[in-house]
Amino acid sequence: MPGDEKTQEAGGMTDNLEKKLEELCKEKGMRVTEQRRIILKILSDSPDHPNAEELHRRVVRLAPSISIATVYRTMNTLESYGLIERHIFADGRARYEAGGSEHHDHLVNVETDEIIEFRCDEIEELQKKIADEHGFDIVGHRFEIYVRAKKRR
Amino acid sequence: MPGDEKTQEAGGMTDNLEKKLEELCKEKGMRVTEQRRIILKILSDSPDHPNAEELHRRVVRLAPSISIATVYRTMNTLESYGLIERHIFADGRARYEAGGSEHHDHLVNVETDEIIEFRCDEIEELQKKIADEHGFDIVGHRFEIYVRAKKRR
DNA sequence: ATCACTATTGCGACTCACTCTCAATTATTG
DNA sequence: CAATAATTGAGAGTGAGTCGCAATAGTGAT
Repeated sequence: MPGDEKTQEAGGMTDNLEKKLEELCKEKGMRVTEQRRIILKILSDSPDHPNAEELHRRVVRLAPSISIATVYRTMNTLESYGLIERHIFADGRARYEAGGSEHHDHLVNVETDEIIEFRCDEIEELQKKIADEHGFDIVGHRFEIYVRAKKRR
Repeated sequence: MPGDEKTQEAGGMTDNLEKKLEELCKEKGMRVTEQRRIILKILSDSPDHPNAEELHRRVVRLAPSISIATVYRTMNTLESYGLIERHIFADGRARYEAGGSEHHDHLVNVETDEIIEFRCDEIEELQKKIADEHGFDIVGHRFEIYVRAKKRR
């Protein structure tokens, strides 16, 4: 089905990110290793926000010799160049998300551990206002709402 | 200066919290130990949000034999009964705050590590709305804005 | 294709914040 | 004051993540 640009299925974002990885590496004199390519691909195919262990579990299915240390290292370098995002929710462990999507915050379902992304421009605005009123510039923020399914009645 | 109820200086909240500690202990069959009293007093006299190590440092000045394990344990039990609050900001370590003050979120000055509390009812409302729209009840939230002093120009 | 160069990897040792175990201590109740 | 059991201090243990190092493998030049 050539020319069918609308498909967003498996591997959707991947090519895009793989290209970015290559650019980044060239630019920074880093190497495009199998490990980096695979780890980034698997992360970008993950619709959830896996932690290092879970990500490693998925990576190993495809390339058994990749160590978890490499997963950690890859997340660190790629995060520092903005290719992926790291979040730390209430359980204290880092979870990762392929970059590229527009900014959003998270609902965390405490019963299922599921993460739901949301975006609220009013809140973004209010933040800016608050920081501004206190004489600050914003360098970042963290916003999570911990929730559970509404009790029907 | 008897009758001068306005003074909010050293020990302001303390008597209040010490009473709560005693009530809590009686109610739960826990003991009102020197350690608990001192740790809670020192925390409630701390205008900042010390982590366990810093809190322990302050505690030890008054009672050198109190161990850091006891600080951790005390924070855990008191938090579980709502007498204090635990926050984990970007550095990943727990920081503590004596309870009793009304709900607020935090600005974190990334340059000085200073914590500034703020409260924004609009944001609280928006949160509820967001959770509601997704079919959830809120069980908690975390909201921090990381900032730095505005660059004057 | 081969080489030289050096970034990256896998491994296991290590760190750091925090928790647990356990014998000794001490608050509480009678 | 004695009996009871919660609490403590000390140090060992835990778990996520980092680090040092020898072996491996991208990369650009030949």
